[in-house]
Amino acid sequence: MIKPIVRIAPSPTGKLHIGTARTALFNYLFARKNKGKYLIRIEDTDAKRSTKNYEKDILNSLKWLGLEGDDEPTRQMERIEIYKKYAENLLKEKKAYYCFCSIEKLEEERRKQISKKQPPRYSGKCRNLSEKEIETYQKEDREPTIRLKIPEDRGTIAFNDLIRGEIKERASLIGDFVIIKSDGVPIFFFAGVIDDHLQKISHVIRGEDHISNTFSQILIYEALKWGKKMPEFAHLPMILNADRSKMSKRKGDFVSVSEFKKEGYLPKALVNFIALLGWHPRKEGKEGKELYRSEELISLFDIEEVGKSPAIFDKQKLDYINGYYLRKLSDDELKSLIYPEHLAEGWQDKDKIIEKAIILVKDRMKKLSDFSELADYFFEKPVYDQEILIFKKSDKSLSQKGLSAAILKLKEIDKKDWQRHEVIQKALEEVVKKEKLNNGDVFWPVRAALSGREASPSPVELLWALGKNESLKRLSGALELINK
RNA sequence: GGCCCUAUCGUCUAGCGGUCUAGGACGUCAGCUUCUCAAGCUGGAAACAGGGGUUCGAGUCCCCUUGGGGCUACCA
Repeated sequence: MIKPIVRIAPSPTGKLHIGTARTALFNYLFARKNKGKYLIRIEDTDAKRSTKNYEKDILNSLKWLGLEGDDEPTRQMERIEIYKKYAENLLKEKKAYYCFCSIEKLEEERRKQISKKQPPRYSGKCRNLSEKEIETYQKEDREPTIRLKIPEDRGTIAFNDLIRGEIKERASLIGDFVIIKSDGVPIFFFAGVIDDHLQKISHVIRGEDHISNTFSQILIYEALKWGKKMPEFAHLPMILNADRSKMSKRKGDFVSVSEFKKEGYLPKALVNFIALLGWHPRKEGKEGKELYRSEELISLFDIEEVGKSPAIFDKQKLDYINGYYLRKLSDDELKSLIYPEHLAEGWQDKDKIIEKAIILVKDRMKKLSDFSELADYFFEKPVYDQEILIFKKSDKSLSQKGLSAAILKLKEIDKKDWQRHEVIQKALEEVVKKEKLNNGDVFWPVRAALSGREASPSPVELLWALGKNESLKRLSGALELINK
């Protein structure tokens, strides 16, 4: 394959959507795999909804995911004159025409067609306006749109989709469509054709929602006499919500990359996960976890292996992958990601408590934001009921006995030895033996006293993390509570 | 409604006519470990939407039905 040039063309009318991120990733993977080029183009021709903030979010998010473009991003609004020039040429060649129909009129026309069960399509009313009519309309200050004239004898439009094979549609189903809006701004797929051609884009890899636009775009290529030099097309399956609807923000689900970032997902986890939505490496062995780093993704990727049917976004699998990469992080790396964004207000990193907390909580985290919930008792004294101190498989008196004996024993341990797990472990074991108790009668109440929870790391680990003073303070508090 | 795309476990998918008593991953269940939870390890349950063809032979090819998705704007 000659070196391909691909592009991701987000429109800044919202934050970077996870679906757009996936399209970007596939473009990126395709370019890297084939030693080609990957570009970013901001399609900001929707003047009403586009904002600079969204553009910033999109660019930052792409960067965060490691999907920066090989050149500086281009913006369509900065290239308006170029598109206009091409539209004017089309006008001159009578392949396009001014349309003075008002939005209201068009709306009415459409309603009528629908009520008659006809496909809504532009009637072609302004198709054969005389010079004179055009002049009078212009004098009335009516701003026209420019529409492309669909050749009547075009027959069936077909193209070969890299993922789906041949796709076709009858040209007669398409009405003369607007290429330049009345404010002089091109419609995105007109600008897109020109940009793709000028940037020598070789492969257009985009979402399935653009399949029907492709037919219109082919008509534009042909009108511009670029019909022989069209790029290859590949349409990716959609990403769906759990209820099979198009993935969008609702029910508190988040869909933008920056929200996933905020929630504490790692870029490599997100990339790993979205790569597997609609694609799976064929060559990879039958066994093994589906954990791929970016480099593996590049070497494995093949556009023809992309699936055709929509994929549901399964957050549980994302959580699994994220947890895996979180565990692979070094303690220092994890700390720099958690501190200070994911600490609750007022929490301080005193006595290196956060470092110890991280070590103990690491295996239990799915995402960075889990930390505050999992580790709160390291930073503040837990509040709990007496009940929690009693070992379920035993009773209150034995738990009391175990707890008080443990306190006495632990007091004897030297502060220096407190850092050694095996010393603390042995001490607790000795208590069990000496008092003729079960492990649970000692370990459970000590652990519960320190964490205030039914589920937590082991008592030995908690003792170590909290230190002698704080541990003993919590333990004697617990003893008071259980003696009540 | 019209047009286009699509259909294997709950989910993501492997399968590109015989090797499929359908494989993997997440989830789920059970067990191991164990004071609890998590992690880890071991094992189990779980799917070819339905109906017609083609063929010696169909999850794999064709058609229909049904389901799902997309598009149907002076949004992208």
